[in-house]
Amino acid sequence: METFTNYQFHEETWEQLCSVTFQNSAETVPSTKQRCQANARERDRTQNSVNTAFNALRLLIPTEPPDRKLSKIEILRLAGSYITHLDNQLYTGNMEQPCIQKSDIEYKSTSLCTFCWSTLKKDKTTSLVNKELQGPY
DNA sequence: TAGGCCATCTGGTCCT
DNA sequence: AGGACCAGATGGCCTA
Repeated sequence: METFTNYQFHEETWEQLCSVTFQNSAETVPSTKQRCQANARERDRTQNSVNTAFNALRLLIPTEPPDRKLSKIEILRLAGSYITHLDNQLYTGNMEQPCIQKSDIEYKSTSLCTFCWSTLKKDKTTSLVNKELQGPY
């Protein structure tokens, strides 16, 4: 993987940079060493904490195909939409029917959420689609 | 080639 | 004081 290669390269570079600095300038040892350590911690935090969390969240979002690549911002946005989708289903109490937005019920208009829309398309159930739905929200 | 995305570095701030 | 967290800057890669 490209990023892994880059990571290895940066690690090596920093190790070399630090060792050279330590040998040549005693005054810069603490700050440079601390910076190196802070960089390593931040790298580790990003990779192990942040990215792991994104990966875990990604696994909870249904997509078609299931292994479709999502960017981080897409993961966040779709996660929010999916929560709304599940909330709507809980609100209506019917897990079999496509969910309807609470506001749709109040304002008596109809639109399908992204997840219901994709399910309908997949199932080729055209009856609801043909009822002049406004498309996914 | 421009724009989107990502990894990494960096300095600041907050917390223990 | 040192570590965790955060946001901005930067450069590389990929794709339309």
